[in-house]
Amino acid sequence: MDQALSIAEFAEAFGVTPRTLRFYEQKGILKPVRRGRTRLYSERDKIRLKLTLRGKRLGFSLNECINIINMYDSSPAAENLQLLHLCRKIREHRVQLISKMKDIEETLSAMDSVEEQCLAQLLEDSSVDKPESAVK
Amino acid sequence: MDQALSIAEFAEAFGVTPRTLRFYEQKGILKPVRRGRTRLYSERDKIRLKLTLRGKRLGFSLNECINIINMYDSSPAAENLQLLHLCRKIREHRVQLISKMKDIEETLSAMDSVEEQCLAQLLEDSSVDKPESAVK
DNA sequence: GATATAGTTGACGTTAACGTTAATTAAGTG
DNA sequence: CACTTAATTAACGTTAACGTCAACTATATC
Repeated sequence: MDQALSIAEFAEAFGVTPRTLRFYEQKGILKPVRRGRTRLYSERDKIRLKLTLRGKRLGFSLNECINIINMYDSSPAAENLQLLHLCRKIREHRVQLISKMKDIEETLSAMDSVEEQCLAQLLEDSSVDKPESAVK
Repeated sequence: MDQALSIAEFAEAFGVTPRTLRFYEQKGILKPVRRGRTRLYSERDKIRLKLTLRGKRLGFSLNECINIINMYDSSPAAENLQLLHLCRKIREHRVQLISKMKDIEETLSAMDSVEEQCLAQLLEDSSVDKPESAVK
C-alpha cells in the first residue's frame, strides 16, 4: 500500500510536477530516499506534501508551510520548554485560521445576498417578458 | 464620514503602501477621482480594496480577486443572460470557498489533537519531575 | 550493443506583486 | 518668494515559486 513511489508517480498522485517535488526537497519539505540517484517517496513525504499543499490553498507561503509542518513534526518527545513553545505556536496558528474562516463566512453570506438579488431580478424579468402570465 | 481620502491616508487605513494602491489602480481594481493629478479615494474604492485584501488573505491571486469583485459589481440591472452567468460564477466560487473551509476545519482538528498530546506530555513530565506530588 | 525510457543535475527564464529610487510638480507656510 | 511637504510618473529591482531546457546517466528491451 505505502510502497515508495517514483517522482513521476508521486507527482501525478498529487497533481504537481516533478520539478515542484525537487524544489520542495531543496526547501527541506521532502526528503525522499535514494535508490542510486533516483528518488523514492515514502509515506512521510506524502503527509508532508499534503500539509504543504493544504497550506498553499489557504494562502500560506511555502516558508509558512514549512513552519506549520515542523510544528506537527516536533511533537513526539520534545523538551518541556519546546512543548510550551509548540503550544503557543499552535494557539497563534489557530487564531490565523479562525480569522480566515471569518473571511470565508463573510464572503459566503455576501454571495448569498447577491445571488438572492440576482434570482429576484430574473423572476421580475421573466414576468415582464411574458406579460400573458402576469395578466391572466 | 465618507469623505475622499488622500493616498497616504487611504493606504494607512488599510495597512498597505501607496505603491500598492497605484498598482491596484493600474490593474483596474481602484479608480480614485483626481483633484489635479492627486488621487482621492471614495467609498467605492474602499469597498473594492476591502474585497481585494480579503481575497488575498484567502489565497486568491489579484486576477482572481478582480473576477470576484466584478462579480459583485455587475449585479444591478444586468441582462438576463448575464444574470444567469453570474449565478453560475457564484455557485463555482461558493464551491471553492467551502472547500477552503474544509481545509481549515481539518487543520484545526489536527491541531487540536497535537495540542492535546502536547498537554498530556507536559502533564506527564511534571508528575515525573516532581515525584512527591505523585507519591503523596 | 543500439536505442528508447525515466530520472538526475545544473542553470537560466518567467510571472506576480509589489519595493525602491529618481526626477518632477503642486500646495501650503513663514 | 524661498522652502518644506506630499504627491506624481517612470523605470528598474526584487522575491517567491516554480517552468524550461540542455547535457548526462542508468536501466531495460529488442
